[in-house]
Amino acid sequence: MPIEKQATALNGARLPFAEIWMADFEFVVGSGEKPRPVCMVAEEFWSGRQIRLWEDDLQRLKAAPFNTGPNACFVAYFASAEFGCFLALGWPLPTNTLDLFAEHRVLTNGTQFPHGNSLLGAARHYGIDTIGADEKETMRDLIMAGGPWSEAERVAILDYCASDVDLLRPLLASMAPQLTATPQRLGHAIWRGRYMGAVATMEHNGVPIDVGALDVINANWLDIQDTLIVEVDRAYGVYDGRTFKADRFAAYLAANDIPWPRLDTGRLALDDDTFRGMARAYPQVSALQELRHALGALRLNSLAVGPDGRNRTLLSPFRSKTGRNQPSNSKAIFGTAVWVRGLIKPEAGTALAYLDFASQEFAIAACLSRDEKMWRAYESGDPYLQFAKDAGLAPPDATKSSHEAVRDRCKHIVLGVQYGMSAYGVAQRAGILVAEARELLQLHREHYRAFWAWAEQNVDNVLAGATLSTPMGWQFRQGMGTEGNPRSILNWPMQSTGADILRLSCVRLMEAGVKICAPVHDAILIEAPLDALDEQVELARGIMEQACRDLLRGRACRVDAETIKHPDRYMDTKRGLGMWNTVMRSVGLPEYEGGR
DNA sequence: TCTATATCACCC
DNA sequence: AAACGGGTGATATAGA
Repeated sequence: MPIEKQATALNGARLPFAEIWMADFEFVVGSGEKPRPVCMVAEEFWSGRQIRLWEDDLQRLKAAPFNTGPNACFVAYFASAEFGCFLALGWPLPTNTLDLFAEHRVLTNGTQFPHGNSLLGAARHYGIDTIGADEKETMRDLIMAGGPWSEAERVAILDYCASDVDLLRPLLASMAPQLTATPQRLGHAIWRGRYMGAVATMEHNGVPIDVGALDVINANWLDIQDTLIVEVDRAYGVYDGRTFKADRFAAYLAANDIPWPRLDTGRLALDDDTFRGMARAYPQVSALQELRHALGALRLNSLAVGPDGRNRTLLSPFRSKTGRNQPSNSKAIFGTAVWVRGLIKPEAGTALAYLDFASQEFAIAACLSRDEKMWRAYESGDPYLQFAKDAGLAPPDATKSSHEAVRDRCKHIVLGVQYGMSAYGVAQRAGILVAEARELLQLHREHYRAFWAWAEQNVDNVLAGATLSTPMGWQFRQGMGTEGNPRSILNWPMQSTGADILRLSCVRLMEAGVKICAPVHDAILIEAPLDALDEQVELARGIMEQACRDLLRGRACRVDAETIKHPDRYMDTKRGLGMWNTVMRSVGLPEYEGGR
């Protein structure tokens, strides 16, 4: 197509692709399952050539029936859904992808607008005519019912599928000028598109689960709770079945002359911290505290596990304002309480590796702010202790064990700083006086001056209307008329750049053939045959460190690796072991021992 | 009795 | 005046 005609079709923009294929799938998906493609409509942007295929036609193809090579671009809205269908069909993923959902999120991140982030919402945002949401819902219901569909219904479903593709054309045209504003801008968009492929790959692979143990726990769930409650509540009488009653607890407190802290609303403060504190002064409530704590951690109702024993769930990429994934906490194994991860268990002949970036946000802060002293603290391997030394609170030869108390206070300061914590907040958290917290924060400011100058400049800039951007082009701008939270703004570059690093890592791991199972914000779970584990871990570690170097001016975060070999299970021995064993005891399964 | 809101717990 | 960033979700209580 001649350049001038192309420019007209794209509102003055140019896209450097010979073919642009816009596509949408309809599919059926059950909890924890891979999607089952029902139909696909694809249309080429320049020629208008359209392909409509039904389920059985799709199954017969070994690859997408259109150009997915380097001179073509695939366009979709929330492409991980389309790629989930590609993978279910065994099709290779396209080389280039523009995901208009991801781009819509970038372009509107931080600003409030009324239409939401759905395809229809984005279309309305650009003034494009759409079908009604009701009509869409009716069709979704018809599809999700799973068929069989009459001939007329098939036609209706294909028409509906085509109507979404029809929206992609004007949407692409509306967004194209911004997407192509600079070559770099388009490059970042294509990277986000590649990440949607990695997302689909992780959703496809899933996390292997010990289904036997899960079934036993689920079957005994209510019994476990009842047993725990009945035993303990005998002395209190504050439970009504499985429900803790605040008024009954108030009566108990009155009868026992215990003064209890209240919230501003006048209600009793019932959080775990308050309970712990009060249990120290009034030991008779400590059993109740332990019970409430245990019940709070007992949550694994709706883990999404497919018939093949893999935990699969929508990762919801680019959902948070820092660009992080935001999967459902109840469906995803990494969203549940830590002890539940004991259910993660590699299949026979395989192993898993949990690779995480050590103190990633601290490292990012040091690199982006060019604070050399802060970077040296990171490189020391123990930033908390090094801050103590830098600030003159510990001698140069201090160690983690020789100066545990001061290191612990400094840890709270260092972590709190990244969230914009006040002296009051740090004091609460670290259990020290506000005056001491204030002093420690001041020392942090004095010793990491470059970091503070950078961080405060960011906050000032955003409040003055500027846009923040990560190395890979994720953006944030404070919406007009909305009030910015300075702590949020302060933290944004660190968390968002962490999300960049994760995305870059996932894409390169996928493309290097590493089997990625799940992203966990600053960590990635991978799977490998037992005999290839060590090699795959080193390959992955190298890729993750390189992702840091590429985004952090040549500097790498350390990557810690923990491996789990069949028949062992995953276990967080620090945070999850106690509860895991409590549950195992109450359902009559063996407790955790040496990996099993 | 049903729904909305507040509170709390969990994750990184 | 509040006092920790980004989130999801369950549950108890208040309110219609």
